[in-house]
Amino acid sequence: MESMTIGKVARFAEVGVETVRFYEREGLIAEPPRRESGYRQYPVETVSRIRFIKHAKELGFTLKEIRELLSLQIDSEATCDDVRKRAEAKILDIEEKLQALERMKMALINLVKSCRGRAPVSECPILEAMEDGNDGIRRVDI
Amino acid sequence: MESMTIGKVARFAEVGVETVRFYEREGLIAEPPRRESGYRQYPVETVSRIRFIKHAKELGFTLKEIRELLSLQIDSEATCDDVRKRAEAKILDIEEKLQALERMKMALINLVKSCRGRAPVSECPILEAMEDGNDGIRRVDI
DNA sequence: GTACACTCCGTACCATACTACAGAGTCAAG
DNA sequence: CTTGACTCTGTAGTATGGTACGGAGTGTAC
Repeated sequence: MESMTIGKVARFAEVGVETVRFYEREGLIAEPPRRESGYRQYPVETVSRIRFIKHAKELGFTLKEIRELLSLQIDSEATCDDVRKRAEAKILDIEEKLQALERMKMALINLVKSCRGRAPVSECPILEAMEDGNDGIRRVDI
Repeated sequence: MESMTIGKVARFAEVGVETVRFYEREGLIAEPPRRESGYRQYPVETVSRIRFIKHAKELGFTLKEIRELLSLQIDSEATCDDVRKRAEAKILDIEEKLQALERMKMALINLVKSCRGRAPVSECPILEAMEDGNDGIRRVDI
């Protein structure tokens, strides 16, 4: 068995059947071959593709961005150079996200620490911790 | 000058005026004091609060989750212990996101590398790289 | 050979997170 | 003391990313 029905793909990828069709319409997964009856026949790889989409969404990527990520491959339409450039741009995006997440994590760790020490905690500690190095702007003049 | 109009807050936080009001309605920022005219008077901290909301959204947090993050503070309603527990849970969420992002970054770095070496590149390299350790499920049986 | 779960397509509906008015009042620079 | 930018409330509309039918055909296990 090399192929799966839409229902199986959906169950394994932990999404609804409608979502699979939706992703097809949106160009996130390829239109699969069909049986004579019209039933879609998916290759097993579709499951990991949909899982990837799910994860990327949880990381704040839009479907448009995910489409771009998934299209980072060399084919008749894209040269090596082109793909490399696009991949490098995505790496920068990801590094920004990583840094913001790290800051958020540190803020929470500090919060937990000060909570354990029963030290007085400021009004909104997570916010204050995030402020150091938020986006290079330190001060706001009215 | 310790306070700002809604327009200034919006400009500094790089969102629309309507968005500031929307966040107020949604309980993400406090209802500010008003002038006699009814004009809102925001403390400067509101700007970083809104910036935080923006960043957290870009990291895939929903407004509901962001509300929870911002409420991680000790006050009359929340004990130290309670806050610590919630913060620890959020740290785990964040670590999952960090790991997924790291995997995605590595996949892209490998893609760039293989592109530079002019080596043959697989159909969808980012996907393949992400598959090692996606969510503990390695194999799909049909 | 018939239940019953599954699939098809199309359309409509939903939640989230804004965004854009309308109509009226306010502020401040010249 | 006016003019133009700003603010107010309320309501309506939009984009994204699904989710849920309805009505009809298909697959398969007993």
